[in-house]
Amino acid sequence: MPASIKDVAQKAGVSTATVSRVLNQAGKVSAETRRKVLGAVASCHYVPNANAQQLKRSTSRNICLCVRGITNPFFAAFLRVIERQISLRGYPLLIEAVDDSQDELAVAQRVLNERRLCGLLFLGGTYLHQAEDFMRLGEVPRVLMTFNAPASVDRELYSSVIVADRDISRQAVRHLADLGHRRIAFMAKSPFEENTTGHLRMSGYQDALKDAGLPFDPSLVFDCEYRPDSGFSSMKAALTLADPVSAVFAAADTIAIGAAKAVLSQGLSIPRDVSIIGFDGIDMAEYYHPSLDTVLQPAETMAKRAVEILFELINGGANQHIVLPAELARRGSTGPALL
Amino acid sequence: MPASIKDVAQKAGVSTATVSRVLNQAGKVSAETRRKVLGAVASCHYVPNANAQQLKRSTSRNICLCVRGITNPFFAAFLRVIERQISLRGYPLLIEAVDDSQDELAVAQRVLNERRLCGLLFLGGTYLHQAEDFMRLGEVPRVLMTFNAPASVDRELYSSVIVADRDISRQAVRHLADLGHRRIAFMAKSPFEENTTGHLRMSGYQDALKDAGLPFDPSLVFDCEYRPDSGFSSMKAALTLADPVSAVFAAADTIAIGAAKAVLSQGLSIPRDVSIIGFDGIDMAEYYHPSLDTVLQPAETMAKRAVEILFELINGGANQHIVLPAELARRGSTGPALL
DNA sequence: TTGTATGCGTTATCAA
DNA sequence: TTGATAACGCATACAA
Repeated sequence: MPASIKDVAQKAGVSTATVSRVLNQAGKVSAETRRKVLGAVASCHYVPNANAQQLKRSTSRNICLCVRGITNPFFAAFLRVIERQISLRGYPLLIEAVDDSQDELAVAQRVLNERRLCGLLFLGGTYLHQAEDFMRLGEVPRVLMTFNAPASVDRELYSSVIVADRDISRQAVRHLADLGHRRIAFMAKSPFEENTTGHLRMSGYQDALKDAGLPFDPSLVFDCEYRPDSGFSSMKAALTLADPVSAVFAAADTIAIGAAKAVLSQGLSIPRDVSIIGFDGIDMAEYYHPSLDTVLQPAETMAKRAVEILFELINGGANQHIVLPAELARRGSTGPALL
Repeated sequence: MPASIKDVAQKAGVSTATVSRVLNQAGKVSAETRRKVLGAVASCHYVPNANAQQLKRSTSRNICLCVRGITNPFFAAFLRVIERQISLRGYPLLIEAVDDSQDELAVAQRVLNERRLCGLLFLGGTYLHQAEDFMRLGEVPRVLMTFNAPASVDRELYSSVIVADRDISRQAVRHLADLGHRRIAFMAKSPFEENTTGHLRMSGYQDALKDAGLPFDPSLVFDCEYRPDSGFSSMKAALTLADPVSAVFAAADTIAIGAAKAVLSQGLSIPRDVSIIGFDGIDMAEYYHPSLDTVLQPAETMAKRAVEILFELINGGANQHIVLPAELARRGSTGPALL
């Protein structure tokens, strides 16, 4: 049984109110009393019971990060930066993993009611939330990262930090088309489900095909998990088509790496036989051999910006919607199509 | 302001005690009353305030996972399995990232006092904790994964799930020596700091050198972070030594991948010019080209076993220390030394 | 400057 | 079967 404020008060020979005052640096306390209290705190190894504090306080300091796909390596950098930025500000961080079968806003609402949160961060999610879903969260500040809400939802209901997924995907695929590729595969998670990131990036892919006067062939679209094995098997299928592909745009580096392995293990060469572009910019894409071209998302900046916005909101600021620039990093995994 | 139990009681026309009884299925409640209460709960979107519950309850259901190195890709599988196994049992999981500068047991103790925990899991950590550090955690069940405590610490003070780091490292390096390699680099985090995993694996490396009659050359030991860039620069250095290495044993696949990239980007070949063995068994090692030999840790099994042990402990079981078999996965990144 | 007393939302004990 | 009420540990308004 850990020590309570009463134990400290007794040991210091003061009242619990005084102990509380010392610890919260509220009100005037004599130097002598402070010394006694701090001594007692130390000797008891006293740590305030957060449950009691938050029950009592009107304002909690809990921040919850809801992550859809916590094992996605791309999110590792976010996790690191967010954890650091939050704890730098002296707030505790609660990390909640959101399952494929769950709704991130529903998860958030449960956590919100369970522990009075002062802020919510979302990392990864779906675009299918309606205004009332957000309103149910009340006034608690919230920032969405790597996704946002449909245009129909009032922008005052949330903040967001994203990249222009559709536009940058279009640029990436245009690059492949410019190199002469005509059979370009697209790999993403749930590309045919509206309101997903995968669908958004496929729209960019379709835009670029249209720009280049290429037909959209649904059999070149592969529904993948964000894992190498999934990219691997999709690529194997893409290579054995009657009219095989000469290039791939993968909506995640994890998928791109699996696809690259499929190419290389068939004895084919990158980029001579197949060109590959990934998405995200995880370490492993750069250290792959050959290094993989990718759509570089500024993960650190996104995470940092999101936390900044969250604290501005906590301090009464207004909602913001940031679109950060993503960049097509050329590293040598794309080349001209063979004639 | 979310609804409280009082609001529910009022709406249902009963007392708060009755509401509590219905929700906790404790004591007898008439079907009619139950119906009314549940209706009121639903219409208020009532969720019990966890702070109040845990303040009042003698026994909390909170489990905390303390992770040293949360961005380590090897831990992703652990995170996924643990999250799932815990929530399957209806317990909430608190994830706490432990910084390089922090002590995991100190972090655990703070969290323990803040929120009454019923169990602690540790993923990644240092071997330098003393008995009193564990005793300070009181009776709360705890399970260490991928590390444990020095032999001097009473085994009744904790449970652990590990692989035989030293022994399997010895086998890996023996494999390289058997292939005729005489200049074998070793890369790990903090290899020269006692009580670290890196040091333990270096001991296995040294054992194997001794077995093979090879000298231990400290200039072949590289202190790395668990990141590809770190393996990359270490390997560059290793290749430019007066008497360069022909093989590497890296204590993490992330390091091995960086090392492999350094080899390949110099125009050298794996395994013809340099042999590489990694450690962990992350996806990316398998999907690298060439696929990298590695010491395969059974991450899913380790995580599952750890959670099982934790719940056995919660239900009054005794501490256990599991050493699971690790396996040297041969995939083609090692070959005979050139003459 | 310090202490007393109250209540946060919940569970559990005791009466009714 | 139900309701009134006392605690859990803490912060704070108010009194001293």
